[in-house]
Amino acid sequence: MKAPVFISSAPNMLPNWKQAFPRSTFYSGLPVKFDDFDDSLIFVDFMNLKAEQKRAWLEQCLATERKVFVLSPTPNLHEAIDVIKAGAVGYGHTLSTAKLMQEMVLVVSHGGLWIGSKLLKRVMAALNQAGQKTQQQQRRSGIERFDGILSRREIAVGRLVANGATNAEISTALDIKERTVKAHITSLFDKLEVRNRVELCLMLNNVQFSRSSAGIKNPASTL
Amino acid sequence: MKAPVFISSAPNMLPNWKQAFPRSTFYSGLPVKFDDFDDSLIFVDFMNLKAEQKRAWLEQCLATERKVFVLSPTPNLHEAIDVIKAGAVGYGHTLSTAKLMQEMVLVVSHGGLWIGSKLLKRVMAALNQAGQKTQQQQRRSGIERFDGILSRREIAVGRLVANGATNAEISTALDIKERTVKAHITSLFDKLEVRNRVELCLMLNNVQFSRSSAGIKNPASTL
DNA sequence: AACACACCTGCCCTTTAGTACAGTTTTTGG
DNA sequence: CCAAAAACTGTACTAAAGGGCAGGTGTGTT
Repeated sequence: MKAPVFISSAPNMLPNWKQAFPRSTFYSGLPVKFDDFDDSLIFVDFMNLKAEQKRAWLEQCLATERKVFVLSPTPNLHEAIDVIKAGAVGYGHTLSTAKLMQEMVLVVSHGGLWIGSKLLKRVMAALNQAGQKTQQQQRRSGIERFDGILSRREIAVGRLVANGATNAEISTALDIKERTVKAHITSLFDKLEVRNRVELCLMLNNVQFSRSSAGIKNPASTL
Repeated sequence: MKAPVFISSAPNMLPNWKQAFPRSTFYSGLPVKFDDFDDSLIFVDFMNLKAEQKRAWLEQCLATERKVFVLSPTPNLHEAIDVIKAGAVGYGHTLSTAKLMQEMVLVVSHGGLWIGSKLLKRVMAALNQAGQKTQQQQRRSGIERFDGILSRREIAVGRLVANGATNAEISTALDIKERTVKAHITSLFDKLEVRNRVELCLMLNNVQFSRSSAGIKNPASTL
C-alpha cells in the first residue's frame, strides 16, 4: 500500500499522521504540485479553513481524480454529507489515532467509503427518526448515479460542467485540450440524452426540468 | 484471510460467491452447526426469505458472536438500517461481483462497517432531505427568492433559463426578440453576479457551486 | 416637465459551445 | 498477445451565447 498524501494548513505533519504513515508526503496548503506524486489517496485537512476554502481545497483535490479523504477537527453530520456528496471517499477526525487512520486507508483503498463509526451511528439514528417515508422518495443523487454508464473521464468532466465550469476551465483543470473536453461533453450529451450543457448540468444535479421548454406558453403570466 | 461461510436458502453457492471464495463453506439454510467452522465471518443471504425468517436467521448468526454480513437480492435503505442496528457489520447485494465481495471482507475483517457506497450515499441524501425539513424553516427556493431584486421580465426569463431553455426558445415562449432575451439575461448576470447561463441556472435552482472554477489553477499539473 | 426605470429592439461584433471528419495513443480485459 | 474501449487531438466549420452602441416606447414619480 502506498503512503497517502497529506494537505493541511498546518506547518507540519501532525504526530498521528506521521506515526500512521511515516513516509507519506506532506503539503502545507495549496497549491500543490500534484504531479509530484502518484499516490492515489489524498488526505485533506480542514483545520483552520473557512467554509469557502474547504470547498475550494476539496474541489481541487477531487479534480485530480484521486481518492480524497477529508479530515476535520470538528467532524459533524452536515459536513460529512457535504464532502461525501461532493465525491470524497472518507470523512474523519483530524486527530484520529494512527491505527485508526490505517484502517481508514485500508477501507477506502478497497472501494469502501469511510465515515467515523460514531458519525455513522448518528447517521443511522437520525435516519431512523427522520421517518420511514423519506426512504421511498429518494432519488440517487450526484453524478455517481451514472457509474457504469459513464467513463472515468466523462465523470470528471461532468462534475465540472455541473459546477458551472467553462470548457477552457475544464481543459486547464484536467490538463487536456479543449477539443478533448468537447469530445467528452458530446459523449455525455449522447449518453444522457440532453441537448446542451445547461441540461447536462441540471441532470447531473438531479434537478427536474422539462425537455421541451419551447412548449411553455406564457410563464410570465403565472407571476 | 480466512474464507467466510455462506448461509443461503439457495441449494448451491452462487457463482460469484464461489469465484470470490473458492474454498468457503456453504450451508443451504438453517439450522447450521456453527461449531463446524471457526471462521470469523458469516455471509447470510436474504434471498427468498420472508421478513420473520430474515430476522430469525440474522439473530442466529449474530448469536455466534461472529461478524455477520448480510446479502440481499434487493438492497434497500430500510433493511440496511435494520441489519446494521441489529449488529451486522455489512450489507450488500447478493449478486455482487467476486472482486467486490473480497473487498467487503477485507473491510469488515479490519473493523470496518460496509454498506455499499451507493447505498451510503443514498443514506446521506435521505438524511439531507429529511434534515432540511425537520430542522429549520425552509429556505426560500427558486427564483421567487429574488423578488424585489429582479424585474418581472427577468424573472420570467430566469425561470426558463433555469429550466434549460435556449435563447431561441425563450424568445418564442415570451414572444419577444432573441436580442431582448439576451438583454434580460445580461441583466440577470449582473444582478446575480454570475458569469454565464450555467451558473445562472445553478443559482436559480439553489444548487451550491463554487464560483471559482476559474480559481482551480491547474490541479493536475505543476502550475 | 423632467427623470428614473423597465422593457423592447436593431446592427454588428467577439467569444463559447458544439459537431463533423479523421486520426493516434493508452488502457483494459480476456 | 489481441481486440475493444477509452482517451486524446487536429482542422474546420456552424450554431449559440453574450455584449457594446444606439436607439425606441411606456409608466410612474418628484
